Amino acid sequence: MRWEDLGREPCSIARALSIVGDRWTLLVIRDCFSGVRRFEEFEARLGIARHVLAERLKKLTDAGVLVRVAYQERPRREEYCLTEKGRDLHPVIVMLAQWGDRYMAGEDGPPVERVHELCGKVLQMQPICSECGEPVAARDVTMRPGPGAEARALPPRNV
Amino acid sequence: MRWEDLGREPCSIARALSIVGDRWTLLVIRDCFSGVRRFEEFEARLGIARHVLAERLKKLTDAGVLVRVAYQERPRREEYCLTEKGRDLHPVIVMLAQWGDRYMAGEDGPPVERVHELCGKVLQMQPICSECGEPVAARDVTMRPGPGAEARALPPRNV
DNA sequence: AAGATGAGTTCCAAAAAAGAACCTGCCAAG
DNA sequence: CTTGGCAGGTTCTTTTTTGGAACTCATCTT
Repeated sequence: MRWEDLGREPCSIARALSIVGDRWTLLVIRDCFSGVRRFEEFEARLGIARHVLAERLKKLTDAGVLVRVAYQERPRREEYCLTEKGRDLHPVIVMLAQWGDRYMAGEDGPPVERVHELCGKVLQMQPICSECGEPVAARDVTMRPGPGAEARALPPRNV
Repeated sequence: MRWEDLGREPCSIARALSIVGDRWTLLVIRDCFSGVRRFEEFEARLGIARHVLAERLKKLTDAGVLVRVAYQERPRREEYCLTEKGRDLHPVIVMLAQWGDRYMAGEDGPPVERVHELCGKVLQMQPICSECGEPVAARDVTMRPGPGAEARALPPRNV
């Protein structure tokens, strides 16, 4: 399969990854959540080749994850800000960070702590079911065709 | 920066992405959560080139995300199963799926529904703070150097 | 007039992916 | 004892994508 076809798969994960699933995009979004907005700063923090960065920012802007906002005229300069669609990736980023904290940190612990300002504690984000309020374990989740399932889509199998 | 250097960055997100952050890996893991275990079935469901699949399965096995488990001797055949480390990626996958459900589904709705068997309802996974029990919004999360921060690491900035 | 700045483009070499063909160890049928 | 099949790879060639560096362009600053 070609990468471009991924967005047409009958799977929300594949469709999501068709936007954020390549080598650099989630790192760009991570930096957005850290307040990075400008081309040069993305470049400096990521160490990414400039034309790859330009292409990723364009793709994210076209996808509605980022918007370009002018911060000066003459010469016109624009910065890249997360939209609501982009901010909704926050749980994905934090879950990934927590996985990295658990499995990829050195002996001293994770290099960065996230603080939940509402309670002032170090954040441990927990996935709970909004219906029953219980923590969600992988073995309790099964899948079935949803309303947008096409006839040609194979029924997904469970774990 | 080279991709291989990513795992040494002082950032859990970068380190996590050094394992799962390329074009195919999260799709392989998605299929693991759907019960796929064998080379040929990954190939059939993903439409991935065989040598790319072989390389990804090896990388995930080396990283401890998958284990090879023999299911027959003579000829020896092995299948790939998620370890605990791999199963702990479940929240990442589901959060990504929900984002895709919200933003990438067609008019009819998402192609797949996940059901929480504990309560029998369609799963809406919600990220809550395990300290205070409140839903976590991006704007309430700030960052600061953690115990494993190295001197050379720049202090991360907040949103 | 001579830099400096921010945000890109362009060019080339090197690395990674797509697609197809080939290999291996074993079993089963003719 | 040869033929075919199967699971699970590996090899080969062509196309895409990166990495890295240099160049452009419109505007400030000195």
